[in-house]
Amino acid sequence: MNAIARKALNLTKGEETRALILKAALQHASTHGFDALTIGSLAEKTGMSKSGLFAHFGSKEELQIATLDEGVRRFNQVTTLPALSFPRGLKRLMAMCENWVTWTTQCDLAGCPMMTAVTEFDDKPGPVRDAVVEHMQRMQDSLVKSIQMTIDTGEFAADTDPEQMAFELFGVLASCYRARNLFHDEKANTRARKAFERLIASAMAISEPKIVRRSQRST
Amino acid sequence: MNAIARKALNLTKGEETRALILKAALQHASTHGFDALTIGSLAEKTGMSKSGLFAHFGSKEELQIATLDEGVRRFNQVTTLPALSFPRGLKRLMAMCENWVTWTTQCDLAGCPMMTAVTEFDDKPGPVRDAVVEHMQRMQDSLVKSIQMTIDTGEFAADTDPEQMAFELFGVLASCYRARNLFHDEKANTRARKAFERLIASAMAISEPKIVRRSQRST
DNA sequence: ACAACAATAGTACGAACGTACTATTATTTT
DNA sequence: AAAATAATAGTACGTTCGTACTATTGTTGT
Repeated sequence: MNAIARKALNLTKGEETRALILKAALQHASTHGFDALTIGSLAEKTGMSKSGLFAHFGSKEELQIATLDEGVRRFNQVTTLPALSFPRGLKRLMAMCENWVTWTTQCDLAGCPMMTAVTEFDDKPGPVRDAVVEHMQRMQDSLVKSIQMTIDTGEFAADTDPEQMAFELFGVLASCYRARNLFHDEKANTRARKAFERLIASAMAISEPKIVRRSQRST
Repeated sequence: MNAIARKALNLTKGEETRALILKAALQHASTHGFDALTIGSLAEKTGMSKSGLFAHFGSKEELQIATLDEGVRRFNQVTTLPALSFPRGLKRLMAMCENWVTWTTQCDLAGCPMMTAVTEFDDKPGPVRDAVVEHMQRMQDSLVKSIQMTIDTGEFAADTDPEQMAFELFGVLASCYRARNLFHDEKANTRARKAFERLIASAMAISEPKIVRRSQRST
């Protein structure tokens, strides 16, 4: 990118390079994990020198946190943001679920970087773990809020437990990623969608109730 | 352990040490991951020399695989095996679900080593990944079989999709572990149990159907 | 008890790691 | 255009890594 184009985006040279590094870093972390995010491998991947790259972050931990932040930014960009164009309530919630399933593919990532970070840092105290917890907490809160909205619109039954539902929705996603990445299961996305639907349907208020006819009831 | 006691267990000195190493290794891997399973840290933890410990495995990969195997062995010992004492069908399936929730605590592990291994190796080709895939496939097959049995006994509806259900059960477990390890959420186990129950209830045949009375139906 | 062998320790090696510190280019401002 | 500053490269250091290779100690079968 030349200086003119950069100026048009209000970017200094440093900021531009940083963005390029983080793009490579996110891709690397999403496949090999945040621990494998070494200065050396990343320098080679970006064609920079170790020290030149290092200067942008000052420490490996800062690099990891910056990469995580970038992952969250991208995630919100392709999942949360587009979902906001749907009316609050069921429609929006369903849009979010669908976006979750496809987001890594959209961003050309091998796995979900946040999910990786969670298992990698859940027992490793320090600033990176703190960042992971904060991000995940925020995401969960936003999800709980979306569910609460769906209760408020009357689409979900009033006695729906938003946190319990968030818990289960997250589980579906985790299972989806595992099936995709470990087993290369092509049905993973379909399975996830079906699970989301079932979960949502079971929380729906009154409409479309599960009725069992007498004829089916006795053996 | 003295030589006499060892003989009673049909163990050579080497086998005994190996078992002790693997116990420490499993604990270490369950907290810090399989990549952090370094020869040096493990030697220090067991009070052995690096080379003395190394000789038992011949390579780091072999150590990782052996540790994974040990994890699976322990897992089966405290989840699958006890569940077999229940009659095949719903009772046994429910016992397995319950054992999943508590097994890491029972074995004094911080996290689930297999779950860790899955995210750590899902994009890292090699013998360790192969071992992970094989183990997880076997576990899933056994779970699918348990669900199929519950269909065969007539406790689950005939149109239940065993693989879909296994997919969703696994998700619940993943969510449980995350809530526990990342958020230290005390309600994690309760949430998991509730999710299991809901999942199982929704697959149940005829008995305990969800009936919606007319009086509730109209607003 | 002693030979044969298994188990553990000692030492050494090249590679890669994170991160100082300094030097050299680009870029921006004056 | 020159001066000032930002960005990148170069070099070096102490650690830790996995893994050879050899030496020593402990265990076991005869």
